[in-house]
Amino acid sequence: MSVSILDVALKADVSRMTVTRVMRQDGSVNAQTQDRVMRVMRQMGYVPSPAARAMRSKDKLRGTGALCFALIFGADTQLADGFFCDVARGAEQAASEHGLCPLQVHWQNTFEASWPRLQSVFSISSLCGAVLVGQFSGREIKNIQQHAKRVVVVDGPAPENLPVASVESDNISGCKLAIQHLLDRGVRRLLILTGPPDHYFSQATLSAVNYFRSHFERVDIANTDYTAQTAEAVIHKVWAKGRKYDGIFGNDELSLGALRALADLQVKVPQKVRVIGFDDIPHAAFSHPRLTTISIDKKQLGREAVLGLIEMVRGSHALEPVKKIIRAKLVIREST
Amino acid sequence: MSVSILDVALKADVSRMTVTRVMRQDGSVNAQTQDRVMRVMRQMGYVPSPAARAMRSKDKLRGTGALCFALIFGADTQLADGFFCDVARGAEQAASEHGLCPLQVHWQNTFEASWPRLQSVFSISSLCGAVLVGQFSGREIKNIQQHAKRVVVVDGPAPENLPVASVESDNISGCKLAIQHLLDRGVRRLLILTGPPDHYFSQATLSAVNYFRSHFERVDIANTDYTAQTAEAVIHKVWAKGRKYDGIFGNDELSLGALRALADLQVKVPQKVRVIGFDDIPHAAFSHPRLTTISIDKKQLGREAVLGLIEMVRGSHALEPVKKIIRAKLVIREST
DNA sequence: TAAATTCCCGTGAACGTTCACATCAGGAAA
DNA sequence: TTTCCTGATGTGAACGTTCACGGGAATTTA
Repeated sequence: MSVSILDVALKADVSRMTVTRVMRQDGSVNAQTQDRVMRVMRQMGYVPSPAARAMRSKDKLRGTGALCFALIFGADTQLADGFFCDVARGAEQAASEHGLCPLQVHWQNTFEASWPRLQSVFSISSLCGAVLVGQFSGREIKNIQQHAKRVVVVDGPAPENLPVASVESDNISGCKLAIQHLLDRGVRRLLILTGPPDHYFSQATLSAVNYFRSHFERVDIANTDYTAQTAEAVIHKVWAKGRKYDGIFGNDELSLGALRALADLQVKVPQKVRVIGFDDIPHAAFSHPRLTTISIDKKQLGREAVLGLIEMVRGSHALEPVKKIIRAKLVIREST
Repeated sequence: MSVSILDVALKADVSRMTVTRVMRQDGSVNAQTQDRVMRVMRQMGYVPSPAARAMRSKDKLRGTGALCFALIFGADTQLADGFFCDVARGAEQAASEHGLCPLQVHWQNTFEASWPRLQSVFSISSLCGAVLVGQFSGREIKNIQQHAKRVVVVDGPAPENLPVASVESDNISGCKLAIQHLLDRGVRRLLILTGPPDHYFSQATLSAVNYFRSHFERVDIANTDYTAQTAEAVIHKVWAKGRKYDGIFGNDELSLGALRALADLQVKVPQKVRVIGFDDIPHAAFSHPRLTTISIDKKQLGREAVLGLIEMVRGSHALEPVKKIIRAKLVIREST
């Protein structure tokens, strides 16, 4: 059926090992032989069997460079909102520059629902590692780690007792930046739009808020499911109640929903209410008014994660989990 | 190091084959033995080696039920714009309902740049098929088909001489719907925002336009790279030239950019210019004004593709390429 | 009671590689 | 000449499975 290394060897009148060495390109083969073998390989359409290769060479991971890792998205990642798309893009780009190949897998709602699918991916081949995007529990990470030895967490909390590397955006500083900016603009009655209470970004937001709490007349928190729709509804409800705020802070998706609601309510932004987002997703630049926001280099986030993974593969320092921080910066547009 | 099937067999006092059979769950093993082996497997933390498995069992693709296929995104897919995210979601959902597992791979700019990465994925295991999202050339499809026997094309042109199934949105009808709607609203000077000239959606747009051309005073076409940014620039440029239109049609991403530019130019939408999009991406509902658009059920697109693939796997009718069409419908909001 | 059937289970071989080691020619150093 | 090295290639074994058999005990059928 398919042509094996032995077929090539026979036809090229050398041993299997020589063919292997030719593929390895380490210059230990006579140039003339090299050429001949190469020609035969091409002519016969030889394709190395990754399975056999994986089995024998275990962790050496050179060979074809067919080095795959899983890019696993957490249940909290609303891929459609643009943030995680960019993270994925960054990761893919970095991976492809280094000859790695990412396999994307998306978490379903629960661990139980997702695990079988992950198992499938794991069972397909021994991956060289996994990049976890978003929030995962210690248990989840531990389970994943059993199959993909090397694990990097991006944009989510990395349990301290586990040997995982992590890349985080500097959420707390970023939130502080946002709130400070609102403060500078004279905001005193602040509405915070946040995600579910147990979400790590919600918590980052809260701790930033607490830092400034005393400067505000009032600060209210509204939990959402991170959709623009919910944010829109929240604003309508809150305004109907007669609560008036002069500043709103939430991630871009939520802020965009808020902006839309405020337009319906004929509330002038930024004159009456100032709105600031977080993430700097692509659409934030095209809203009306354009959204002031905290910009995170999402591609960098993905890129650094993959780079971290590669480091772990290259060197064998599995014991020294690195933590990288991506800085956040303020982008002033029209909504403040 | 790692525990093999033999270790389990020894400890459970059975043969390797029995362990294999236990994993296969085909009821050919005595219940008592089954339990014992299971217990030992768990206790020893046995994980089957996918490599060895892949090598030996080649194409039988039962075993764990780890049935994977590749979800390949074309170079034309701006994942970040929300359209293809939803397609992916739909595909994933359908896949997971049927015990399949999608591996996402994203095309780089060129075939040459992407091929090695695809090779990696293919080489990792024999996939049961591939879903191609977006526009691929015949050559590309043919190459892919060599590795993933079953191929379904979604939202892109399916070469007629190739045995591929396809799922398309009804682009031409959809575009006609949009243009008819503009016509109904009294538009007579139309600006079309479209993608690259050789893109299949651009072409669908054009053929719809031609159908109605005689009804308009003027119709101009502007090619873009499908980014809101470019659309924004185009509008500014066109308006600066003094060309005035009373209707604009392009996909949502482009329309959103146009909307933003018109706001800058203080052109009232829909009073002065009516804007209609295509796709109904999530953000289209939150723009100001909210974007009237042609809605495509993107999840359905992905779902049908996977369903088609499953059909091809179940039945063996590789010779009867099915073509499904997803209907488009008009969603009237505020921009017209 | 013999023969046939059914239910379980085991054995050896093979899959396509790579690893560790062996071989072997030819030239340099002693 | 002998010894030692170096560069180029070959050999047998092993990796962890699964497949195609084969076989024995228990049960049914003739």
